[in-house]
Amino acid sequence: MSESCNTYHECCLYFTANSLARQVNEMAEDAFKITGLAPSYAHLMLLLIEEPGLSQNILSDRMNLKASTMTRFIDKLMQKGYVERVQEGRSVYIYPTESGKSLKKSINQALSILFDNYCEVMGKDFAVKLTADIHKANTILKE
Amino acid sequence: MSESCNTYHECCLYFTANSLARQVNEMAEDAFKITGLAPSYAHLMLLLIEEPGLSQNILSDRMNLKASTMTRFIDKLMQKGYVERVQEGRSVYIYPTESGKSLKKSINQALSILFDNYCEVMGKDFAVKLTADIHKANTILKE
DNA sequence: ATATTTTATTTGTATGTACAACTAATGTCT
DNA sequence: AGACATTAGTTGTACATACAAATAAAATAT
Repeated sequence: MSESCNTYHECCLYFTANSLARQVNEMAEDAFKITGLAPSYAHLMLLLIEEPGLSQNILSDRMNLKASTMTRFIDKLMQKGYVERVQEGRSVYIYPTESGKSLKKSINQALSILFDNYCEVMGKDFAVKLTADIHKANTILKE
Repeated sequence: MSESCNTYHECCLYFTANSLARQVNEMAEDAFKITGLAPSYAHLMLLLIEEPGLSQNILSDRMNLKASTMTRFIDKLMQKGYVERVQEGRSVYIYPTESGKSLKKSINQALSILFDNYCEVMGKDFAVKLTADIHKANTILKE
């Protein structure tokens, strides 16, 4: 443990990362209201619009979610008519529908709003650097 | 959005922070097995051992959890006999029991193991710096 | 070609967490 | 003091996510 911390709560990556996720979730839920989707579903849609035909397996890997969670996410996006499943052998490939693709604009807009919001509070430089570092950590942890 | 990102997925704080939280959760769940508690409960116990008698309200604020979530956390810790509630007026103050206090050692051990684990993968300097930055972001976002 | 193992997905179930509505206590204004 | 507003906590409900077991297809070994 780092010697420069008063309490474990500020120097444990588990505690701090979860806290941050919860706080940013709150902002994100707000910003993504205009899309009609929860932020994680919007994230998934964006992946699919960029690369149609990814398998569920790959999708869960990209988002660091378990396969079972991905099944449920896709179920819900199908219900809303935003994606379709194409089964080939044991794999299932996911494609956005036209109506799914049409979400792109509002999702990007929501991302922009969210970005502006947290930059306003934390300062842009710090926010961008922090995000890049967290991304780096994610990459490393994925082995 | 930062100009240096290929995709939104790596430059959106929401996406990256959630991903990180999920990955670190996995490591934490592992490390905290020796305590018999899920990491978030251990976190709470640690807060209570350090400062017995915090109100539920303050506890949820410290952990960035909603009051209703805190009610449920405390319910569970009471069932296990690790804390007790002392109601005074409309506030409820929480105290660790003897058996609760005795968890301190194994929780600290788990924290140590977890810290070593992620430092080994990410490098200690980077890990410590990242945690400090995330803590800073948390503080700022809490206004 | 059959048996075995591995891989992708699904389903049942459990837990973490939040929101909204509710209760009860306290504080404020007149 | 009585009416209204605020605050702390609880409860019902919903959703995100995970784990474990089940299914089914593909790959491998014999």
